[in-house]
Amino acid sequence: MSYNSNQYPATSESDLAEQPGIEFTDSMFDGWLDVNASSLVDTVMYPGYQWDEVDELARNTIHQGEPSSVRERFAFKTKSEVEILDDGFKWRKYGKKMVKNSPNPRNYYKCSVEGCPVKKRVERDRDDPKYVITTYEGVHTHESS
DNA sequence: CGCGTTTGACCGGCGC
DNA sequence: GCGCCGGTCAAACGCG
Repeated sequence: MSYNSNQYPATSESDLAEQPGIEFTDSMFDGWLDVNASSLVDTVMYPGYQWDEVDELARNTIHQGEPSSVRERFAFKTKSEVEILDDGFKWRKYGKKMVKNSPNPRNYYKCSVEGCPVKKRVERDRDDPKYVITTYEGVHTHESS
C-alpha cells in the first residue's frame, strides 16, 4: 500500500480534512468521526477531550478495530498538558524530529511487544499547542498489557 | 543486567 | 546528481 507523504501524517485539522478518501460530517465534534471504513486510511478525531474522557469502547476501537474494517492508520487529537497518554500499551521511543513549519518536535514510538508492528507518533498541534496529535499505525498482534 | 531514552547519523523518496 | 525532508537506526547513556 502507498501513502501520500504530503498528506500523511496529519499534523493539523486542516491536514486531516485534506486526506484523500476522507469524508467529514457535521458530527465531527460529537465524538468519533468514523470515516470511509473501506479506505486504507481511517481517520478519527476526538477534539477537545482529555484522554481519560475517551470511553473504553473508543479506546478499544483505537487499537483493535473491527475485523472487517481494520484500522491501518488514523490520527486524533486531544487537549492535554502532557503528551504521554496512557493508552494501555507499552511503547519504546525510537526517534524525535523537528518538523518543518512547526516549532514542536515529533516523537516516534513503537510497541514494545516482540513482533508487534504497531507504531505511533505524537506531536503538538502546530496551530494550537494545547492539543496533542496522536497518530497510530497498524494493528496490535496481541492484547493490551 | 535488562530495558527504555537520547541523539546524531543514516537512508530513501522526491523535486529541482 | 544534490539537497531537503521525514522516518529509522543504533551507540551511548540512565536507571531500577
